Amino acid sequence: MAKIDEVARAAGVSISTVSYALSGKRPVAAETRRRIEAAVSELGYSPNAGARMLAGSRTNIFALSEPLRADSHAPSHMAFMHAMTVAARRADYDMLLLTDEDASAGMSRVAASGLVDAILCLDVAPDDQRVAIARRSATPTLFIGIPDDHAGMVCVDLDFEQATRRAVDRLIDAGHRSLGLLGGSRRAYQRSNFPPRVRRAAQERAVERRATLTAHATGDVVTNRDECRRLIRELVATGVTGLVLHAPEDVHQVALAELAALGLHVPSDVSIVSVGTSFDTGSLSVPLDALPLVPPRSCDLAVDLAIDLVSGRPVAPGLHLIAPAYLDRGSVAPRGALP
Amino acid sequence: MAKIDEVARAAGVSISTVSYALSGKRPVAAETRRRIEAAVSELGYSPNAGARMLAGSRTNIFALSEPLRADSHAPSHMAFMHAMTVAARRADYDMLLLTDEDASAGMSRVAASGLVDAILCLDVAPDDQRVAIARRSATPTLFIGIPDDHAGMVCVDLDFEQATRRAVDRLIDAGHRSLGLLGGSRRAYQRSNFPPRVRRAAQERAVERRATLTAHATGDVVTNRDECRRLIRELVATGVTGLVLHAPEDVHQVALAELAALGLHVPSDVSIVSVGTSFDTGSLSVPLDALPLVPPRSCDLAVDLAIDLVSGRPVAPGLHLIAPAYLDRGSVAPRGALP
DNA sequence: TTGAAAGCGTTACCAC
DNA sequence: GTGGTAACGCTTTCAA
Repeated sequence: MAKIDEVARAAGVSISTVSYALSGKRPVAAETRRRIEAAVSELGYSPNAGARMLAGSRTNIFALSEPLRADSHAPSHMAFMHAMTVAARRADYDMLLLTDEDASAGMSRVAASGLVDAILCLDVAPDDQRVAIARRSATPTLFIGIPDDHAGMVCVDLDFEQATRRAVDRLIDAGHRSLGLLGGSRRAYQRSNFPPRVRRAAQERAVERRATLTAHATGDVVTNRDECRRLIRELVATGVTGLVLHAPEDVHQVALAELAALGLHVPSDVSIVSVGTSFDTGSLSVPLDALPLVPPRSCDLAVDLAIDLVSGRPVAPGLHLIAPAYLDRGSVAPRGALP
Repeated sequence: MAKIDEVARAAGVSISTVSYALSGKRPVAAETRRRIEAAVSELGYSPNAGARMLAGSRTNIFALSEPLRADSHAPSHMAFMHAMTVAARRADYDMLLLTDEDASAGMSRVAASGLVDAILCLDVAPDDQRVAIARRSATPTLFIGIPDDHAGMVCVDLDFEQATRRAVDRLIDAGHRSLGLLGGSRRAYQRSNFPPRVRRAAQERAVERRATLTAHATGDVVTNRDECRRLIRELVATGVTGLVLHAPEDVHQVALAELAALGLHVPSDVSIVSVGTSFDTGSLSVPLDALPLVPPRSCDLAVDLAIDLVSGRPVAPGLHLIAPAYLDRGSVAPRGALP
């Protein structure tokens, strides 16, 4: 509740010196700074946020646009919201949450009122309506994910295509010629931007390398484990020995359980690579190789870019893709290897 | 980007009249108001948030403190964050997200800088350190959940005790004398405030009504389905015919699957009531009676109370409990009923 | 029913 | 290296 003039008086300096001492935007004598810092902690001074926003050029607040549809995969979305909030705090930014219809409408609102310095969009859909809003807005807006129409937009994402190609290559290099891809729910394919990217990349790479690849979406495993089991049996029956998984944790669990039930061993009977997953594939019943989607990596980059934009530094519009790391956990073996 | 004086000029009035027309804090002639509204939408005027915060007495921002521990149950937490954000928007409030260490430390920060009008605490632990912070802070703070030491604090929650008693009563009234309680993971019992409340209430009620009740925590079902299955078999083997569930969705699924595997029919062999769950127990393989935890109900109440506090209206410190509704889905039958 | 003007608490420019 | 002070854009009191 103490104000800057009280601090100034206590330290025996002017308010502008207090301001500069705290912002570091102007050199202040060591001794002066010491007295000011003493006064600050003595009085428990904390600059008023409203006054700062009004006088300064920044609010130090980002908006996080997260549609949070009722049926979206909570754990991954949570991981991203969390990572983004932590990344923002590291840069001394607070995070304002926009959900629901407000994830779109709220963008214009908080931008127009100057409440936030930039907007970060999660859960990006192929036909995301937020692109249109971002184009109209003067507030820097970043997408974590890639909308179909992203011309002129700044987008941050894992390089899913590269991750997928590396997964396919890894299996083919191990001698597997008949591959299967098990993706997430059908809804995810319509609503998220990356499942189709993974499928397309896998199919193209398989063609390039003259292997065969069968792609399947699973149902929602929560409500239908059997569908997932059936798909596994079907893939195995057609001779698939290399499996690419791009799906939530429960799909991985069911797939591994079904393979075990069929008496098939990983990796000697079936080799598996998990692509773009954001949970720990090392703690599954069989640890799986993975090219993971690591939320903090995307979020740190997004925050860095947002701050560049806010600071007026040039940022290339277009895709800012993160190179995937390959985590080897021994779930790929040469075709026909012994257990 | 238009400012209030431009609106005033365009409408041919003073800036104070524009302010009053928009806030409604003073009557404005219908015709004057019309011209102002026209100018507002013409110019796309939106009041500057910083200026408002500085000049006015409110920021129209709440903080949402959500520790978001890595292993917390994402879907429920998501549901609460979502419901709270929606409730706040209905009252024209934005939500600032505090997670991680910042869920505690950030409270003092945003309070001291006057960034928020009130703080709403989710994911409340029995020994929640945020209570101490709230006591020191002048910013109104509400808890959604009940810390052990909540003297002087405003807490909103489902009346878990009443819900549990009603569940136990329902089973006993149907003739079941040997009851089982299946709770969530052991970690939940240490970290959340309500699992112990449910267990205690169930045990006390069973004693009062001279029935027997065996309580079990399940392991984390994600990593250990078998433990959950074993508990069900154990309960059934000891003659339990009435089951109270207070656990995440996956525990419900595994429990129902195991009962089916044992050839037991719900409700004729085993009757079940689910307590304090926030997913739809009606869409399980067997629809279950429930006394649900409905996030929007808690959140709407919390926001209402927060606004009362911000407005200086008196709010009784202590527990603000929400009476549970009983959803009858036919999962309780008289003991010994035919299928 | 409306207007003028005094704050609100910083930041940052201009002097010294 | 430091101080004075004019913005920043709104809310609200006081006057008319």
